[in-house]
Amino acid sequence: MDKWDLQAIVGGGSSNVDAMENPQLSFGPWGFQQDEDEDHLMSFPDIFEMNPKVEDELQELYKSFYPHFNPYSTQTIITTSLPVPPDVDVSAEKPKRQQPFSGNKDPAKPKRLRKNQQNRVVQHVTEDELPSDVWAWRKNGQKPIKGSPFPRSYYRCSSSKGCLARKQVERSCLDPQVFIVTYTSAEHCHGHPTRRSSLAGSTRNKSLMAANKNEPHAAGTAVSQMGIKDESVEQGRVKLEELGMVELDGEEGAKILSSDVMFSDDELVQRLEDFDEGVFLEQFQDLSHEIWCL
DNA sequence: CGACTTTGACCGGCGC
DNA sequence: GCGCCGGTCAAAGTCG
Repeated sequence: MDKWDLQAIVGGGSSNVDAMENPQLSFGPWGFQQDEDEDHLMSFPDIFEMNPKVEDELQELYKSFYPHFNPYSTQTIITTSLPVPPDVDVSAEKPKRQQPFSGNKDPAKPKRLRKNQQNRVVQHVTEDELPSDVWAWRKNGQKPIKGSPFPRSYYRCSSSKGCLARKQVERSCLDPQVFIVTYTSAEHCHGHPTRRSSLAGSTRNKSLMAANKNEPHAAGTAVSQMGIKDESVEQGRVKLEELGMVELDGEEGAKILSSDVMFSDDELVQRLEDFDEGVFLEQFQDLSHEIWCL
């Protein structure tokens, strides 16, 4: 089994061949985004929800292929919206707030910052990148901001009850296409959300959820659409059974033990036969190199 | 029914 | 001290 097979097993997928002809696809350990209008994402969190007990084994498998793989890393394939991105402006403060407050007569003394302003990370993202934040956020407020035609939204992390991580999102008044995302207060005290329900909310991608609903076989069919060889599929089937993710049914059949991913092995074989592996590799060679090297 | 968004009230920092 | 402003809270409504 190689990394492609592993990706086919744990990764999500598109549900139609058209997606394979779209070089704008992105996919990898964290998921697979089909396209703008009908994106479908399968990720480690999704897999974990299907069958939590495979989490450790799958992580180990991934680590064997990708030494730098970290399932709880803020880096994802899909998103460029990172809680703590490397090129952040950590000194972002409004000029007004940077002035020493009136009570402080000694300029040598550092200004006392507002609550939760000691640790701020500011990031500018586009609208497309906005919903791809890997953390689960719950909106808990919105306020009109003086001087800006756009309100500021306040979110808190909903992945864990005790997590104090917060973020603010506001549209840039200079460029309405750009959103200013400010992460404040605290680091997340947990890994990435592992329940799909907790991925809902402020970052809920309704089209994604709709896609899941409309394409319950998407993840399964991905196995056949990602260009893996028959023997690799068989190895993957065996591995999936070992991990408790599928139930092999006789010599030919297999079903994924998941509430929303069910497909027959016959379908898998048929799709494998229909799939032109050469086209896939030709189209995604460069992209896949970039992804796998993350 | 649980998890989410909305929205107005409340609180505290800051400028005048 | 007062009022403005930004940030947070929580009740009510919405959604799946």
